[in-house]
Amino acid sequence: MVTDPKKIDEILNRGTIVEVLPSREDFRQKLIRGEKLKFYIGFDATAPTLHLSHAKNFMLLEKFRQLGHEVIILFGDFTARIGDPSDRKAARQQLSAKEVEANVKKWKELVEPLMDFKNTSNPPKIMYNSHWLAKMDLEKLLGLASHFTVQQMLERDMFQKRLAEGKPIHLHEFLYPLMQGYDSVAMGVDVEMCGTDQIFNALAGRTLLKQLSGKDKFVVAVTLMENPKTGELMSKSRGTGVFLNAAPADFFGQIMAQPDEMIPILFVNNTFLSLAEIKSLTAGANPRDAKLRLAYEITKIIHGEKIAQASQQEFVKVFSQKEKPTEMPVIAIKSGEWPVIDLLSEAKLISSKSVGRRLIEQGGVKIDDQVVKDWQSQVLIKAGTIIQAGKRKFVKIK
RNA sequence: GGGCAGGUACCAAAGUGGUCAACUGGGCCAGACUGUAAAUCUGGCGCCUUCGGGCUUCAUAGGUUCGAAUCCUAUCCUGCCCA
Repeated sequence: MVTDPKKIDEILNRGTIVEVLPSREDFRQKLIRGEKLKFYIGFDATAPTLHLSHAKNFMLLEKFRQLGHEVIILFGDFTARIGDPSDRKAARQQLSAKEVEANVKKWKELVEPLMDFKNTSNPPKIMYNSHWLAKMDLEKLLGLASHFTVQQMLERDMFQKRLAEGKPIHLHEFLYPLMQGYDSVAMGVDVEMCGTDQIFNALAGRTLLKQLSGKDKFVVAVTLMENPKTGELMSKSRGTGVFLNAAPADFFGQIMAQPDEMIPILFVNNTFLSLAEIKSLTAGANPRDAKLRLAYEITKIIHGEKIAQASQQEFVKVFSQKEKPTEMPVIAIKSGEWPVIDLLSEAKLISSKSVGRRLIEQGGVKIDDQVVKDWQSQVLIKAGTIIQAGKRKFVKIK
């Protein structure tokens, strides 16, 4: 067990952890005393993607693992099917068992670089809440439900909001906190890590754990990394996040596409640089350079140093110097005269001819650096011709 | 079970017989500019087209009308109130 207060405080005060319930200081003392704690964080595999906000949770969990604590990644394969009322104002669509299974599989790959799964003495554990929740019968469920009142459930801020807005609250959504809460009981954990939007659920678990097992647990609430200007979260549905499953070059680019105000937040949560280093990198510097470094650091964690370097060079080349990418997809298309629209369509650069027409009218299509102005025109292509649609899509003719 | 109000494009949300492929904001795409795929500004965002226009879309299914997202009927779904 690592009990160095300096190291512990560094984790606790970095900025990722927003709140510790019931008491931050008690939690800290326990860590310093070197008591081995059982941590867990749950993720509902509602989509086959993960973004940087998820990533930082795994990264934080890894830090506690490195201190010597037991850490569990709980895949909410069962709860994913119900839909957590927290993160949306309306009920989430329910998923099939099959969909969830596919999502979990994909997630395992994505999490791989963030935690040391090869560690032999104290590897992170993976669990699935279907193991206990799928078996739960009505009698047991009623037992759990009896620990809470309707009023307590309604206290939930999200429910209050929906009530005020006249939006539906489905009965099964009341069961969600019970199920998430029961996870704590089933695993007998000491600490639950969760996003600040999950505090209610986590506390429901604390109640259950106390009443059913006579045991207390800490709730470590972590930031959701919202944009300080707009309040926007990294989101799957809105396409505002940086997704781990993107190809390295795109991943790098997605970080560069983040608004400037996200730079310090991403540095703190998604890199291992010290706060002092981050400060010196971001203070007064050209935000572009800071962001470039940020993108490099994060890409390095996910894809390794070499790929990170290559991605950075490529980014500067293509977007700063407006040159063509080193590598682009090569496709086999017959040489000769083509109506541009058909060519774009054949090259799969557009999803419909209407889209292609618009793109050309807006001046977004170039063939060998020549802007195509007329969507009805014919173009001559041969082997080696480069077609560009917008600033990111390039294709070379074989 | 009864009464009332609703269900609109990726999301939110206007529109309540023709001028509606449908206001606006978010998101997304393109262009300009730049310090970056940031910010800002401009334009665009159903499909097809011989560029005249055609076709499909406003919960679902029918109907009225020259003409419907808008009116009528039935069905499904939601909220509020009453029981």
